[in-house]
Amino acid sequence: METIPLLLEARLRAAVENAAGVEANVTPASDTRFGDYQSNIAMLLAKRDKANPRALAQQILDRLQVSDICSAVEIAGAGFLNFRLCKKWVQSRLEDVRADSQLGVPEPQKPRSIVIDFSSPNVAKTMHVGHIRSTFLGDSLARIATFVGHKVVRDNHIGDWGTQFGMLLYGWKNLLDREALAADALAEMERLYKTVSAQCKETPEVLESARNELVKLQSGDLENLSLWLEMIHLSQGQFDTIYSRLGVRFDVTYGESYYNSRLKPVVAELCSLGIAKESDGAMCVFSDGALPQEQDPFLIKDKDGWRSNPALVLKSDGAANYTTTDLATIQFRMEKWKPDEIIYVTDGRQQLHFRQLFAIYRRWQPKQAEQVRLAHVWFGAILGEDGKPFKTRSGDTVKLADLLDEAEERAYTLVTEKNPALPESERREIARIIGLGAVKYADLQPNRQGDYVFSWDKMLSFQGNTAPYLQNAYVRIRSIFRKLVEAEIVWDPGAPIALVDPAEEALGKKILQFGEAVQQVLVDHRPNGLANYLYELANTYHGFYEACPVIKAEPALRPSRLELCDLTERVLKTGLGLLGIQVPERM
RNA sequence: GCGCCCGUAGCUCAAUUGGAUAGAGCGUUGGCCUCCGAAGCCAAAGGUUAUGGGUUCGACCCCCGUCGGGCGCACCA
Repeated sequence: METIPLLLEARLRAAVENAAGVEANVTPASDTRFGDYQSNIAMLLAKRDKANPRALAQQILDRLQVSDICSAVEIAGAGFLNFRLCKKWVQSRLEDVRADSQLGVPEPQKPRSIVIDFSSPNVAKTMHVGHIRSTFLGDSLARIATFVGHKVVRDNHIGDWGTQFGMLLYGWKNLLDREALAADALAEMERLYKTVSAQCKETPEVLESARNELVKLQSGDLENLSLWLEMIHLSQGQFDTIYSRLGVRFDVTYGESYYNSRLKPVVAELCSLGIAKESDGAMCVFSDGALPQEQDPFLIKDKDGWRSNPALVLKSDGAANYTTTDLATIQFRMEKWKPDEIIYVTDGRQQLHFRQLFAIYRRWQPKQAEQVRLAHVWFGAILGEDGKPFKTRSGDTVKLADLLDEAEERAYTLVTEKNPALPESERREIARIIGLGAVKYADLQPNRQGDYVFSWDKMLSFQGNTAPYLQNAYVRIRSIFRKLVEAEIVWDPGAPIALVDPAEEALGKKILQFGEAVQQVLVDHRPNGLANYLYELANTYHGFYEACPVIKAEPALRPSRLELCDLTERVLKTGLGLLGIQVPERM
């Protein structure tokens, strides 16, 4: 489209700002009794100027120019401005959205470059439930940012370096079961790690040997390097399999080891700049006193007052740690992509680490730091129904592959129950889409901060605010279009949209909110806003479906209703796609 | 001890970031299929938003205190 249409909310906001002369706020109405949108600007101004809010509202109203969009604007309550949309405008706006491949999401004025660091599994370890939140959140944010028009780099910062490799190398050389490795490489490597880890606690000689293996690896020993590479290779195979199942992809997979050559220079620079200092044999970053004590990540309050809470950039054994790696990683990303934003998707336990990391970077590279938004997008834990971390009955961590298997199997049983006539292969495919969708949606629908309880029954009950409910709305629409052919009704796309029934009007207005819902996700990094919007859309559609027959509608009403169905279908499919969730044609 | 996060209906979660009568689903009760898929829709019941204060036209949201839960506090990431 040649002109960039402003979003509805933004247009109303601009009109209000124009009339009020200050920055204003317009939001969807909390209740349809109050109209469609509302602004509380008069009350805010009244507070600032100690004036009468209703009088101010009247002044704003007198200068407000929204007659093209609104049929009525009223002053209500303590001084709200309530907007009621003009039906004609909604209709023509829907026709614009229909012609827009972005479904009303405008191009950004300035596309941004965003690096998203998510998933980040460890080499030689099986992927488990602990990885799903980072993976789904990161993937969804990446999809949405891309859709909105930003340039996105998806970086899988895998854990391919660190002390665990000493133990793994020792185990590989002394305890490796070749057959087991061939059968299930990850399980065997995990067994090696667990065995050696236990032995290290019992036997000092084993601990010493493991340390030696690590030193040899770090100093470039060829044998250890080649074993290490083999472990990465084997792990990458597993990652690829899982990601392919999940429908998640990455642009780059620079592991931690990729930054090895940068670590020493980073530490040296921090030292020469006086940012890092020696303490107890380690190189540490202490507070520089620039921030108020309560906000300083390098200070901690004690019963005796404030004391240091430094971040280590070099351990006393001379090895770097993850703070160092992360600093080097920011440096590399700034050089390579000059991003406007770097998003880290990890669990909430790492909040202090990232506060320190970002603070060090700002001190180290003040100019560059001003050009990039560093965001730690954190999330809570997944709990079992007992309120404790989600585990199997035997107390083991739930493997991601097993979780997906079970989701598909449960979905298959339900699909077969509901629709036994469908061919086996189609039922399998439907079960895959529904099972995976249910897991993803259960993860993305709650507010990411805070824990949530994992429940198969609730997730796959297929009722309420679940993926299958949304998928079902889509399936019902598809069914109408299939029936259309049987009924020998020709759908001629592009008919004028006429909102006659209240259910049609409600659906039309809900469709117009898609753009805002998508954009908001990038403001607070919370895809659950989109999830909740899609639920409302599906719910509104179901209401429309009950109230307004399509195929059996009077011929005069049908074309517009078909347009509404088609638009809803596209928004649902696109919106779910932004959450990484597919839709089936039947279910 | 200190810090971060959480506490909303019996259960699982929302609440447009300070807006109007706090909303859904599950479960409970009662309706709607000779009618496009009932995996749906409509309705009822269920709340002192853990608790006590404060800020203001207005508070689940902001501030202070208390209680309960989770996590984190220099050589793991």
